[in-house]
Amino acid sequence: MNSSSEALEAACQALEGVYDDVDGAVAGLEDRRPVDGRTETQVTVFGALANDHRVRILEALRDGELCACELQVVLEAPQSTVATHLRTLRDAGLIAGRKKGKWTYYRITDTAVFELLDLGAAVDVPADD
Amino acid sequence: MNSSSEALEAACQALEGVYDDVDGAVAGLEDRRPVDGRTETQVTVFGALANDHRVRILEALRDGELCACELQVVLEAPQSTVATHLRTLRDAGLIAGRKKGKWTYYRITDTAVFELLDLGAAVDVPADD
DNA sequence: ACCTTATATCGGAAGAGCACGATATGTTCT
DNA sequence: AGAACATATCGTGCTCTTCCGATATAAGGT
Repeated sequence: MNSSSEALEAACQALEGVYDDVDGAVAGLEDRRPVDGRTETQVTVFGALANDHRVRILEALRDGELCACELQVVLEAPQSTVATHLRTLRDAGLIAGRKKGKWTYYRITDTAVFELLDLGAAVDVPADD
Repeated sequence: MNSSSEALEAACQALEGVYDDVDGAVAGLEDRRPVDGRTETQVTVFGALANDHRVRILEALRDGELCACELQVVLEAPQSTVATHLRTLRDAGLIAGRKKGKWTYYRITDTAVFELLDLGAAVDVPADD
């Protein structure tokens, strides 16, 4: 954000047509900004969820843990691809790995993940036309 | 997915160490694949949520509708940038626009959006170390 | 110790997403 | 009609993501 003050200037000017008290209005709008850290967490989590392969991994883990090679079968994707996605999901805190011999079993860390998946699936996305 | 059959082959081979009945196991794993369309919706929705500016727009709209120029003030971003993000959110079905004179007022379409934001913020993202 | 197997990381090419100035569209006021 | 203004779209440069073969790491079996 390099030209922020410039952009803010222009936007504040636009507000004159909407409000009587521009200064007070800007203060009110500033209160709509989220507390620091919250947005970063949200972007990390939603970013981890914003991929075909990764959503399918999570959906597959709904019914219980699976090892990486089983997820390979579910996704029909190369081993390195699956491993990379598992890393992304783990970094976001959505799954955890349990090492058992040669195999690593992955599981969902929190039931909130199921809720996220269901809410995301329930949104009515308009057809593009 | 061009090398899917090849990748599947390799993965199935790996399953021999995990299961007695590999064929049956593969069938069970295939049942873990989501119904068609569901994943696409989820990726669209989570993709729309996976951006700093867009999350902040949604958080700002929590307390009621705002017009584009007000969101410019909240984000401290140029007009074209804000407009582009509003388009993305609208295409994902997360917000709707109401035109009133020169201004377009945006609002959250569904309370599910609040739940998504809250769940996403509540995830415990591990520190990278 | 060596080989096999499961998983993780690396590297680089292709693609997707983003920022934002410039421009277009649509609305109101005179 | 024309000026002023809010918003939308276009075009371009840049960054981030994704894919996946190659390679590294780690565990077991022989």
